[in-house]
Amino acid sequence: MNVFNTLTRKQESFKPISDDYVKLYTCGLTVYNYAHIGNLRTYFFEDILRRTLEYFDYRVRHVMNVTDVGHLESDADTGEDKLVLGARREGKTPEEVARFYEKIFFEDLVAMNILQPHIICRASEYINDMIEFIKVLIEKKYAYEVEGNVYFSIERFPEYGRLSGMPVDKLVAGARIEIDSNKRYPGDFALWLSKSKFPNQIMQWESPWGRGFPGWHIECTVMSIKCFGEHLDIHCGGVDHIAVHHTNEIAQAEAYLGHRWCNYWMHGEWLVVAKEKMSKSKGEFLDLRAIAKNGYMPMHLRYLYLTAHYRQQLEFSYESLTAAKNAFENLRTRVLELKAINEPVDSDRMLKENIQAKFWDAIADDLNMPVALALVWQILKDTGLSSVDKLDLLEDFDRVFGLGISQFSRRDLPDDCKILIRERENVRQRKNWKEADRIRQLLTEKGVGIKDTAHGAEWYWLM
RNA sequence: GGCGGCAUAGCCAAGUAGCAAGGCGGCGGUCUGCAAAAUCGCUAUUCGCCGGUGCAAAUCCGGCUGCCGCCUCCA
Repeated sequence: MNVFNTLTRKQESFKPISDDYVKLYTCGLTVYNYAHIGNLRTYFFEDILRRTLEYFDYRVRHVMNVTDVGHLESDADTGEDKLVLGARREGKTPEEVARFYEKIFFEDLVAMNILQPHIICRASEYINDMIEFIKVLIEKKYAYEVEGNVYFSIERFPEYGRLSGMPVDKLVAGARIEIDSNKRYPGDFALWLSKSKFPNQIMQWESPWGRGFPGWHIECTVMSIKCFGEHLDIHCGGVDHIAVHHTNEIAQAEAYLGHRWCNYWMHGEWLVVAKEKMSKSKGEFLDLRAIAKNGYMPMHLRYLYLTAHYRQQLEFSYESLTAAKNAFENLRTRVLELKAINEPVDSDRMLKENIQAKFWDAIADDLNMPVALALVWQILKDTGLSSVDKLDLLEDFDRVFGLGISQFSRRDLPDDCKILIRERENVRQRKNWKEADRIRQLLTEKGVGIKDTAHGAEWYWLM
């Protein structure tokens, strides 16, 4: 399979380091609030990646971090700690806040049918490893201490900026952030902070440089190396991580290890609302609870995400979500029909293999889900395939889509509805249309739709 | 200032050199007591604009316009 590697800006054939399993590390959430649907799009992309790898018989070990130590609002030691902010807002300790949102986060992933990582690393549980890591960087002269703060020296790492493609000397120092006078070079970034401008920081740990807290890029690097060793196959995150977070991670890790670290870097594009990236601070806070209130299921969102390529911005609106919802519900209906048929009809063997091959090509082409999804509708429309073969293909594809096609099932009709339908049949026989319409209305209110056919009334769930 | 992305029908969105996928919506037919559902058909002679290179361009090159992102925390 081919994947687009941010490092080379090209599609490359994927080759894992080891035959045993693929080492996949994905950046998780900072658990100070609910995950919004933009966050979820990235986790969806990583899920599609993992499912595709597994579909092609790779064994995958998936590690995700949870950031539960305070990230300040900026890398310049300005702004307030998000977790502390959340805690104050809710009258809880930072730890309570972190645990609460972490729990909801993983519940949201389940609702979206996103596979759980095999290993979940909490940053707060790796503080000692981070300290040891920083010590090595200081020994190797890649880092220096000033007044209790430790910084990484990007001048010592000539390849700095390889991922982002941004020339170091062209970065506008202090363009948007205040210059930290402790830094030798404005582009240096913090590994450990003891002398923060926020002395009341609640979450603090002892370190050789003073009581404080780790910098903002060290956690993923340390936990990844801790979990996977000196090499990593794939590291994922949102596009926002390219320029700073992942760039800094590469610098730290390769300085520490003394060699290349991760082979493939993959990044998911934004979900945009009204031509703007999703943000936790602007407009309506769109998360799973908000869309549920408006009548949409997590699977409707998953379907929407499937309709666009992961490296393309996706335009979110309730109009586009409604389109996805309708398409998903139509798909469910069609699959239910297929499941009900079960007639042995001749099937076009070649046709089936042909469609199967197209699916392989699509997902192997840098996870082209829109093309793969179009095949679903082609299958449903096709007249040369038996229902058995159609279901067979759809369920096979769903190992990657994760729409739950094999679980689609028809809920039974409650007895009172059965009686109503029988009654309606009776009054219809007598052409009492008024009464028949009244009963149909009753059934509608119970969520049951009716279609009158030549061989009697059929019912279906209205949703 | 530096780096990068995007512009395809009413909406979402594939395609990146050889007659413009798919979904949603809309319109029309069939069916129906009426409906609904289902089903069939239709729904971009054209891909922001202007040039260029090709037998051939939405796809490559140049220019222009518009929108967006990153260089602070962020998926």
